[in-house]
Order: sequence, then structure tokens, then C-alpha cells
Amino acid sequence: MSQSVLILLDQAARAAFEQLGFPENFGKVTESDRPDLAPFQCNGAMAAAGFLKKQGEKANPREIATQVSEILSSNSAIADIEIAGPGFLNITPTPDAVSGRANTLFSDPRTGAQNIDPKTIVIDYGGANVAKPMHVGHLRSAVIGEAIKRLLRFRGHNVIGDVHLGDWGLQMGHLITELEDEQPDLPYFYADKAGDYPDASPVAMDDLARLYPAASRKAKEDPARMERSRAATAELQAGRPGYRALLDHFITVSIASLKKGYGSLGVEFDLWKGEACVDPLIPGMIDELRAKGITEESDGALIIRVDDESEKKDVPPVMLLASSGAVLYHTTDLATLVDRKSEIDPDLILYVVDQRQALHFEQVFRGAVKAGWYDRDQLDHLGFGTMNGKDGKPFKTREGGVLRLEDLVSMMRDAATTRLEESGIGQDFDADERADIADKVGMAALKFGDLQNQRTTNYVFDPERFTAFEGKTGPYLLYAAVRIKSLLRRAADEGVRAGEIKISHPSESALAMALDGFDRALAAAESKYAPHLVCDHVYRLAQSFSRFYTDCPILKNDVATEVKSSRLALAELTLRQLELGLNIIGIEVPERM
RNA sequence: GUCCCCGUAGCUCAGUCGGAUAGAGCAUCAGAUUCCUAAUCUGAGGGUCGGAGGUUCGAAUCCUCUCGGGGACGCCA
Repeated sequence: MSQSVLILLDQAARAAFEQLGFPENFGKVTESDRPDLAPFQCNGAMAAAGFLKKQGEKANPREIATQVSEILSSNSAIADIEIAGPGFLNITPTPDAVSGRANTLFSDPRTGAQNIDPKTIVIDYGGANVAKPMHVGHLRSAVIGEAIKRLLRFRGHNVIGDVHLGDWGLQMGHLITELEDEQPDLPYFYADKAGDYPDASPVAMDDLARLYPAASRKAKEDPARMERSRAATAELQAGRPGYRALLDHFITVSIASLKKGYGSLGVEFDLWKGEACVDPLIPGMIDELRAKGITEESDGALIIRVDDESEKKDVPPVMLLASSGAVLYHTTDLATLVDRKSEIDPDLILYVVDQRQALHFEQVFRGAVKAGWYDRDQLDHLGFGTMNGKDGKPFKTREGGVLRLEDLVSMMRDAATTRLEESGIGQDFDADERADIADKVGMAALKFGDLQNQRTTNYVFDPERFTAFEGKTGPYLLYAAVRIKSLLRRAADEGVRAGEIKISHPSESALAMALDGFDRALAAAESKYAPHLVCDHVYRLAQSFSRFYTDCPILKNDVATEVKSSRLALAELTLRQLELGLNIIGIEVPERM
């Protein structure tokens, strides 16, 4: 059976409504709100009655429901169809239909997930800056972006992930001037020297992490210090060789450190481009924008007006050049769009960046549309909320500082270790394996805790809750998966093999229907760029499996061979889908725990 | 001042192109184990969906107003 049971029923119901002279969309079938009555429902009869009333005809929704159910009752996939209340149709599929579908899913390596028409998509995420060590603020962009990238890739799209480093602004001026104060004798600062600089970086990541905040703090208090940073930024952007050479060192050193940080999260980028990469494109881009006549001078700055008079809200202009002549955030983002157009020509570009930058992207997107480079629907900002502490304010360490990412990761690992020790799990495993399990449990806790929330809302970070093995958590999901692995090992030992699935128990049926919802969950997650819908699916799947596992013995002695085979196939199928789903949200499952 | 997000059970959150008795998880209480991993499962209690109007046969969901929390608003990124 090549279609999901729900789609089969949906198509049948739509045809029935159409046959009765109604718009076919009244036949929409959904998973039931009342699973105690039936797995599926259709509410179209009420809508159809309203439709007739508007045309001045008399209408009784229950009568319409009766007519629909008469048409549908001949459908071989439907075991039962009942009318409830004002005209709800409650539909129960036959066990054969469910079994047939389950066998199809079993024979499909993708367990029912469709491959859709591929688009070329660039996803810009990570949010890292040169010289700034990774901290909790970088977590969400990395984790959410990675999940969306994997989701889109799994759906069949050609997806290119770009970290898009922040390496071209005032922060570079801060670093250069602060380093000059510390080590004025470095050759990079000789105004007349060009081209011949040491290969080795004069600074390590720790130095950068120290220099930037120091400079930033001084500049805030001292306008003259700020002016030096601005001047250095302008000189860098004008191409001063010593500064450019320093920037290259900063970038190299930072990327090495960032790769480690993102690596610890299981996040990988295809492109490590940054703002500096598009610098050469900027003069030509500005010429082109001028030639198009969409720029204007305003208070000494070069801008593009993107305000729409017909709207109530006012959108400030795109700032191309500051009055100092310096390039700004808008400029490099626009130039990056030009670069991506010529290098990749994507159908869609997604930015996984903090919700607070929504206006910035609105401005840049409008600028790119006004320039004629993209259609508005090719550009999307996927904003997200902040990670808060239990006090509801952005997460801080006990001392009130910003928590570094590596400390966050080890905090989760430690919490996982403690949990594992408390419950005596894996005590007879060797130290390496126990450490590996703690890593995976901690990471699953962290990622699931983050991704299960709707993207745009703020959420409360609570390591205690996230690492719990009970409830809607990452560790619970790992447990469910590991338990199946253990079962399969045992089955292999006993020589039991998976066979044809025949649904006989309600818990088997519920599990099969949960499995059948995979493609729907992925499609919904894609359409909203919402990883939490993938989380919901895998959680419901794990729950359905746990119930099945409790209710339906598999390898026990008194179970008939074909029942063993059928249930083992369901377990194998569940594991495969669970791992596919967990992989999308970036969670790895250990072999045992 | 303009705009954006949020307000749902004691807590943390789903649900918002209108549909039945508003769902999960935690916590609380009551059960289940000759156990294939109980790190599990079953059941119960717990709600003026911030508030007030309106549209509708029907509103957490749509419209208007309002209260509360967070955030963004031309030369930082």
C-alpha cells in the first residue's frame, strides 16, 4: 500500500463530498481529537451544511454525514464509520489496511518518508563571530539550524549550510587597535611595510577572547578610543595590507576554535564563508545599485529607502555606506546575497538568527528585492527566542556572567553522568563506554530540551528536567531506542526473524498508525521550519512503542512464531524510524546503556 | 510613538487557515513486575485558555479594544 492510511481515507472522503456536489476540501480527514472513539475523523458535514445554507437551501449536517458515510462504507479500507454529535464522522480503518501499510513501511528504508521535488537551499546559521568564544547565545542558532538543514536534506532538497562568520565590522577595528596597544612592535602595524608578514599568528584564541571585550569596554567609555577602532576598521576595509594580514590570522585562529565548538554539538557546515569574503564584491554592487537609481544620500550616508507608504509600520532604510564611508552590516549581507546568487543561484535562502534581528532582515530582503535580485518569497528569516534561566531572564551563570558553550556541554554531561550513576546504568561497562554514553545522553538532553519548544518562543533551560529519564526528554528517547536494540540482539541470538506484520492488538495498531504519521510530521515540520514537530513525532512514536512493548510480549516462550516475527518487524521498523527522526534533530543513539 | 513575540493545569510547554469532553510532560494520588532494560506502563484529580466586547449553529483559535511580560526601531553586528 503506497499511501498512508490517512491519505487513503482522506482521498475517499473528498471524493464522497465531491460526488454529493460539495467542494472536495470538505472531505479533509484528520487524526482524531477523540482517539477513544476512532483513530480518524472528518468534520466536513457541518461545513457542507453551512455551504448549503448560504445558498438559501435547507441543510441538516447529520443527513449529509449519513450520505457521506453510505458512500464510504463500501470502501474496503474502512472497518467502521460512525456519525456523532452534530455530524462528526468517526472513521476506523480495517486491521488489514493498517497491516498492509505497516508492511510497506517495513520494506521502505525511509519508513514512509517521501522524497519531494528538490530545491537548492542555502541555510545560514551558527551565528558565530571571529574572536568571540562560543557561548550559550550561539547554541540555538546552531542546534535549530542544523536540525532544519538535516530535515530539508532528508526531504530531498539540495541544502548548503553556511556559517557566515561575522568578521568585517567594528569588532575587527577593536581587535587590531587593542593588539597594537599590547604589541606595538609587530610588523603588521608598520604603515609602510607591505606583503611580507609572518605565517604564524601572533595571537591565540584566548588572546582574541581577551582583547575584544577589553577594547569594547574601553571604547564605550572613551570616545577617542572608539574613534581609533573606527579608523582602523575603515583602514582595514580600505585594504591596508598589515591589517588584512592580521584579519586573516584572526579568521584562521577563530575557525579552528569554532570547528571544535560546533563539532562538540555535532554541527557541520559546508561553507565557512564570512563577511570578509564578499568585500571585493561591494564596490561593484554599490555601482549597480546607484545605476539602478534606488540609492540616495542622506546625512552623508548612502541608503536605499525600503519603506512602504501603504503600510502603517515604518521600515528604516538600508544603510549601504556610513557617512565615514565604512561598510555596514546591511552592506555585507546584501553583498552576500549577490555572491550566493552568482555562485549558487539558490531557490531559497534561510537565515536562522535570533528573533531580535527580524527588522534587519526585513530591510535587507526588501533591498535585495528592490534591486531585482530575488523574489521576496525566496528569502526567509527563521527567528528564534532566547534561552532563559529559571527566573525567566536570559540564561546567566551563578556569577551573572555569560556561560561558555564548552561549559554548557560539560554541565549537561556531568548531569547525565550523575543520573546514570544514580540509577546504576552501565556499571559493568568499561570507562570509555560509560563516558560515551554520558556524552550522548547529555547531548540528547540539551538538544531535545531546546528543539521541543516552538522555535519563536523563549524557553526555560533546566538541566535537571532535561536530563531526567522520565517524561518528554532526550534521555527517554534514547532509552526507548536502546531497548529495541537490545531486543533485536536477543532475537538474533534466539534465531527469531522479522516477518510479515499482522496487526491484532490495539497497541500494535496504535503503533502502526504512529509510524504511518512520519511523512506527515516531516512535511509539517518543513512547511513551518519547525523542528519541534519532529520532536513531537519521535516522542509519540517512543510512547506508542513503550505501550506496545508492555502490552505485547515478543520473545516470550508462549508467543506463536508468526506473532513473534510480526512484532519483531514492528520493533525493527520502529527503531529505524526513531533513528531517522532522531538523526534529523541531531541526536545520536548509543548501542546500549 | 511605531512594529514584532508572548500570556493556556501548581510548574514547563503543545494546540491558533473555528468543530466533540482544550492536550502532553513534570509534580500529586492510586495501581501494574514469575520483567523481552520498571530509566517503563495504566488510571485519577487538577483549566473563567490574561480581561471585555463582537462575528458564528459553534471561538484558546477570527475582528475590535484593553491589561501584563519580553524585544526591535539610520550610520554596532
